[in-house]
Formats: sequence, structure tokens, C-alpha cells
Amino acid sequence: MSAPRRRGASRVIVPGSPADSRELRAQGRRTMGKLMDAGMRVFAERGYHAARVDDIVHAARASHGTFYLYFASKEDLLRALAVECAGELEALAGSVGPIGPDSNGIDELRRVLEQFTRTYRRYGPVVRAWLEGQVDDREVNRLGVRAFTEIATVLGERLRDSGAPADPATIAALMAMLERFAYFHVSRGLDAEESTTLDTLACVVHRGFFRATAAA
Amino acid sequence: MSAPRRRGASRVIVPGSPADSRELRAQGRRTMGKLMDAGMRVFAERGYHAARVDDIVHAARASHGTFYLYFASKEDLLRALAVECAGELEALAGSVGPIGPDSNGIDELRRVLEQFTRTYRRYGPVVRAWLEGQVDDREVNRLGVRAFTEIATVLGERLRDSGAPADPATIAALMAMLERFAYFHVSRGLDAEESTTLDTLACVVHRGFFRATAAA
Amino acid sequence: MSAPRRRGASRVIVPGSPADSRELRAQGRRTMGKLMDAGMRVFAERGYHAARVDDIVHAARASHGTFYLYFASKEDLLRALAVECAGELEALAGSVGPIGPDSNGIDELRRVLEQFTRTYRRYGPVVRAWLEGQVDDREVNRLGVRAFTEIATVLGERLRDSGAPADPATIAALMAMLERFAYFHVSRGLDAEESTTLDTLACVVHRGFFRATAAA
Amino acid sequence: MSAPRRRGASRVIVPGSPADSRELRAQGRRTMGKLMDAGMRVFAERGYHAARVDDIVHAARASHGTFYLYFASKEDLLRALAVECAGELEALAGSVGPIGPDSNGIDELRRVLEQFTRTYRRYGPVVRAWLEGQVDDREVNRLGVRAFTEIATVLGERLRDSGAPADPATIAALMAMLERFAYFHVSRGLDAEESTTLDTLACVVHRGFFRATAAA
DNA sequence: TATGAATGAGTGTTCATTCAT
DNA sequence: TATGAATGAACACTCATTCAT
Repeated sequence: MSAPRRRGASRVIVPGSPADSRELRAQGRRTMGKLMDAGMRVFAERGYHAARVDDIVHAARASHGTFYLYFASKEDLLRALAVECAGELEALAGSVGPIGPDSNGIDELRRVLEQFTRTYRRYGPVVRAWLEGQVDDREVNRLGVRAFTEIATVLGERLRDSGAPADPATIAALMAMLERFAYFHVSRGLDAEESTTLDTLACVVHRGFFRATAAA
Repeated sequence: MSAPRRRGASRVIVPGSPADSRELRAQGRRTMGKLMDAGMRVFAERGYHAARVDDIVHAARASHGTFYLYFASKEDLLRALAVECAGELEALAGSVGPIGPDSNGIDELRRVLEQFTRTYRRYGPVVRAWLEGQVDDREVNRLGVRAFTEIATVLGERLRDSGAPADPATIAALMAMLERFAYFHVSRGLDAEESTTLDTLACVVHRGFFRATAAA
Repeated sequence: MSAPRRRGASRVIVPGSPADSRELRAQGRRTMGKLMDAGMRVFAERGYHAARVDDIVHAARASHGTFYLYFASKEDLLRALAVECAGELEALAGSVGPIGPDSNGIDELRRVLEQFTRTYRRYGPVVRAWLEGQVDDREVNRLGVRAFTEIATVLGERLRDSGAPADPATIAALMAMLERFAYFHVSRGLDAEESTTLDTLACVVHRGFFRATAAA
Repeated sequence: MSAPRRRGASRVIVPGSPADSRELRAQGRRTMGKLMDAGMRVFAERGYHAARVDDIVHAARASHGTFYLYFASKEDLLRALAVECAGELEALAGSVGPIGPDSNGIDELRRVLEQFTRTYRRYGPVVRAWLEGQVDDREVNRLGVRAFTEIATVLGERLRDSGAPADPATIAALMAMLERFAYFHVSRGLDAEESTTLDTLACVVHRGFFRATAAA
């Protein structure tokens, strides 16, 4: 009587649904938050596939049962995190300003890089799950594709607005670099040197698009 | 994951040793090749963690027993593949020629990108296992770090030889882009457009380092 | 890694399919038989729902893993047993001869009762699962409905052939009695007195339909 | 199934004692009634074993905590229902009048069948739990055996009083038919046709015992 | 009296690995 | 050299029961 799927249809309250179906009180919301934090941490440490629910509840100082009170499965937790992450990325996409050939353009590029890295610090595993395409859940993947497409599109527009030759393939390469840069920084814990590295990188990228002369 | 490695038993033939310790006859070599090919394919489809030995032996039209005749574990198969992959990458590192500010530099960059992508097409999952750092095996990781360091070092040298400002962080970003570019191309199956994309990318990168004007 | 549903479609051999998909050798068939026997025993003792897979493999002196090599789930084992049971019942239905108002009719009724009880001794839990309608599996239920309908139909025909007033409701009552009679006998282990009880019951039923005078 | 029954603690109010040990106010009685009704419904739908406390409290629009305020366990709820059911059945046993070979005998048989079916409509799952012997609780089982024995005994007496050959085995078969008849009717929702079916059945049974000719 | 949150033992299922043939 | 069968530790998920409010 354990793992079988839910049977009849007479059930109305389905435990384990974060975004919908249940009003949570203050305590409930707090617990759910604890679990999401812990999930993020464990996914980051072990990777999504290798992470065990047991690790997560242990990190959250909660019990197995509690986990399933808020999430239907490990995948469902990933989905909840993906929703949050997509939200942040779309906010970032919406905030991208003009990227011109002058030093203001470098600054804006740097700001985007920095903000992306910040999001990555928290949601890295979600982003990687998206890019590696190794999670089954349809909705998770759809969220990722949309968020990434949005940022890529807006960056391309801003660059082309300023006359840079930003065809799709180049933009894809830019996005790739963005992600891997963030990944390395976060995973190696290079927070201290982040600032100068961001400077350099923004500069190189800017030069790649605008062939301008800039200080290294 | 459970039973202890049977090493150094009194039998003469120790099963599960890929590259070393056993002379294989023609048939044996063929079977081992089948398994490695199948492993690569399954790792690519499912990812290393999600891949089951059963999937691999099925893809290779072999049996469970046979698998363990050639590899001590799933990890051992990864190790064998990592050895091959590291070999190719080090060969690539050894072959990198001068990368100057002129169009010859672009060509050489393009050649490296192309060759890296070719290797990635076969060994992608190995490379990702390295970069994600989610495999426990020490030797596997050491191989990866060495291969990548070697390429990064040589690229840095060639660029600096030509006066480009190639500090470590920038080179890391370049490597990152290299890997993600290859990943996207291989995973999306964009082989048709690969050629022009390589042109563009080589060009942008070159410009990033040399601020030169170049044809798209 | 553990309970998740099968993912990709690249899998061909699905372990755990009794009736189809795999050729079993002698040893495999023996093991599968052991598991089905044990399943039957445990279902009988504990009831289908309360029966744990662990009980079954323990009774069969097999391991957990072995069970899932032959059956996809506990429900799948029930399905396999249901197929066997339906086969026996349909054979019984096919063998029902004329049931006339004379003592030959009593004999034939008695034979049917006896044979049904014999089948019930082995497959009781399956039959009860059918009648209680508390198993989800569609196919299991379909098999049961068909087998029961067949016997009921043929009994009704034979009785009406001899002029007995066998309307559907009465036949349903007869089937009900048949099942419960078998259930009590088997569950109470009243094998010793079975013979005389069968005599009496066949007699009473016969009289119910033919109002004939018969010895008690 | 896990935590020990908290009995005889120093508190005055011992939660989880249905029929005894606590005076309930109007509201309390109402809540307890809601839970018993809901329990009956859910047991009927899913069967005792598959029924979850969660289903019951949801059907009763109450909370988990409330349930355990009135019942010590799921089994305790079944016990409470069994007490009610046994009461009704014993009342039925007490009301059985003479069953003679004439049409009055048929009428009385019909009345018993009808009343039994009525009780079954509400308490079916309890009755089945008794007959299947798959509930551990001693008291529950004792109640069932007593109620059934009582009815069987009184029916046997009434029949023998009128000269019918009602030996124990035949009476057992009669009881079996009684139960299954009620089960089918209730579970298939055949309320509309119940009346005529009762007529027919009473008639056939009567004939089985008295070999008389009667109108259908 | 009532509630929703928390708990954790129990159970089904998977899959890397070993073994007998 | 190859195979299919067997194993069991590991893990996801459930649900009766308790607790704090």
C-alpha cells in the first residue's frame, strides 16, 4: 500500500502542490521555503539526479512526510524552483537597457552579466537542468526555453539597435558563455575575484561585438 | 554501488579491467568496442546518472554478464571513455598553431573550434561529467582537469604570443563558450548549419581578442 | 533512481511481463511458477490489499528483485493469476452438460459445484477481487466479468432447456451461492465434509429449480 | 499502526473512545455521526483496507485531528460501525416469525431478505469485513460471528419447525446467498428492480426447502 | 471542540552487481 | 567468451497517528 498512484477521483485536496490547490498559513509557507532552500542547496551540491529526497529533508531539518506535504515529488520541487527562477530571469530580460558601442554599453553588459550570475548563484541547478535537457517534466523545460529565449532575444535586439552584427548563432554563443561563466564562478566559489572578472569579460564581449578599443 | 570490487582474487583472469591487465583477442576487442559505443550513446541520451547498465547492454546487444567481463562498474566504463577522450583533447592541444591578428588567426581558431566540436560529438557526456564535477571517481576528474588545462594553456600562450590580452579569466570564458557551443550544436543536431556558425563564431572571438575588423 | 516511471522509449525488453515479451527458459518458468503459487497463498491468507510483496517473495524463497523480474507490480501478479483462473472457469463453462429434472440433473449440478470449488481452492482471492470490484486494473475486471457471465449464461440455458424457470436474477443468486459456498468451504478448511455438503447443496438447488422430491 | 494507544492516562478526557467512556454534547455527537457516515461511505467505495483516514475526514469535512478525537484508530471506527450493524442484525434475528410451507412462509422469507438487504445497504463493508475475516480486531470479528450465527440459528429453527430439512450446511448456503444477493444489489445499485427480484428469490428459496409449487 | 502541520515506520520498486551454466 | 537469472541495498513515496495552536 505504498507507491501506487492515486486511484479514485473522489479526492479533492491533493497534498504536495506548491503553487496551487492549498492555502498555506504562515507556518506552512515557512516550511515550504525551508524545503525549497534546502532543495536548491542539495541540487547544487550533488546534482539533481543524484540528490536524494532524504538529503533534502535532512538539510531542511524536516521529515520525509513533510516534504510530500508540499511537493508531489522531487521533480515537483524542481518545478517549483523553476517557476521562481524563470520569474527572475524574465525580470532580468525586461530590465535590459540599450547597449551601445560606448562605455555605457560595457556597463550595461556588465550589469546583465552580474545579475545573471546572481540568479545563477541561487538557481544554478535549475538552469543546468534546463540546458542539459535531462529532466522529463514538460513544464519545467518549457519555462526554461521561454526564459532563455526571452533574454537572448532582448540582448540581440539591443545589440542590433546599436549596429552590432548580432545574428542568432552569435547570440547563442553569448548566452552559452554567460551560463558557463556563471557556473564556474558559482561552483568554484570565486566570489572575491568576481568583480574584476566581470569587468574583463564585459569588456571582451563588448569588443567582440563592437570592435571598439577599450581598456583591459 | 553495493558489492565490493573483486580485485586481486586468486583467478588469473580478473574481469572488469578495460584498458589494462588483460590481453584481448579480436572478438573481445570487438565486444568491448560495442559496449563503449553503446555507453557513449546511452550517456548522451539519458545522462550519466540516469543511464542504466541495462540500457547500455541492451543498446550493445550484449548481456549484463558480458558488461562486467570488460568493465568493473558503470563508473569504470566512464573512466575508459574518459581516457579516450582525454587522448583526443590532448592531441588537439598539441596541434594548436599560432593565432595571430590576421585572417590566418581566424582560420586557426576555427580549426580548433571545429575539432573540439567533433570530439564533443562523440564524448560530450564525458566532458559534461567533468565540468559538472558530479562523478566521484578521482581519476576521471584528474583526466578532465588536465586535458582542459592543457588546451586552455596553449590557447592562452598562442594568443599572448600575438599580443592579445589573454588573461586566465578570459581564457576560461573562451573555454566555456567552446564547450557550450559544442554542446548546443551536438545536442540540437545542427550539423547542417555548423559550418557557417563556426565561421561567425571564430570571427567574433577573434575580434574579441584582437579588436580587428573582419568579414562575417 | 527508484520509483520513477520509465522514461525514454528506447527500452525494448521490459522485465516483469509474464504473459508476453520474454521467452523464459526452464529455470525462469520454474521461478515464475513459484512466485505465482506463493502469491496465491499469501493473497489467500492476508487478502490482496494487505499482502505485501515482501510476504510473497519470502513465501517463494526468492528475492525482491526476482519478483520484479517476472511481474511489473503486485497488480501484475494478480493479473497473471486472473488469466489462469479465467481459463479454468471458461473451461468449466464449456463442459456443462444438460441439467434435467431427474437425478442426472442433480449429478451434473453437483459436478459443477465441485469443479467450481476446486478452482476456488486455488484462485479464491482472484475471484473475490473480481466480485468485490476493488482492484483498479481494467483487464483483471474484464476477465472476471466474462468468465462469470459465461458460466451463468450456460447454466441458465441448461436449466431452461429442461423447463426450469431460470430468469437472470435467480441465476445470479445461484452464482452468488456458488461463490460463497466455495469460499466458506475453502476458507474454513472443511474439505472432509465437503462431499456430503455438496450432495445436500446440489439437491436443494435442484429442488429450488425443479420442485422435485429428493432425498436429503 | 505505529504509536501506542494512549489509554488510562492522567487526563480526564481520553480521546478516541466512541461508544463509551465519554459524555458527548450535541455538537460532539453530530461530529461523530458525520465521521461514521463518511467512514461507511468511504469503506463502501474503496474497501476497508484501501480506505485512508484522509479520505474519511475529507468526506466528513473534518480534520485529521478531529477524527482522533472520536476514534482511537481506523479500526476503532470499524468497531463502532460493527456495533451498530450487529445491533440491527440481532434485531432482525429477533423479529423472524414462523416460516411455513404455505405462501405466508414465502412472505416472511421475503421480509427477512428485504430487511437484510436494507441493513446491508448501510453496513455492507462491515459485513464483508466480517465474512472475509481480514480484520485483525478480535471484538469486531466476535460481533460478526454472533450476529450471523443468531440469524442462521433462528432461520434454521423456523424452517425445521415447519418440517423443512434445514441442516447446518444448507442454512450456511442460505446465509451465503443472502449476503451475496444483498451485495450485488447494493453494489450494482439495482434498487429499482429489487422488489421483483426479492419476490423471485424468496420463491425459489422457499421451494428449495419445501418443494412446493408457487407462483413466480 | 477543532484544526492543519509534522512525523516516521512501512512498503513498492529499481538497478548495479554477482553467479551458475 | 557469453548469457540470463538472482540478489539486496537503496530510494521514492504513503499514510496512520500525534502535536501545537
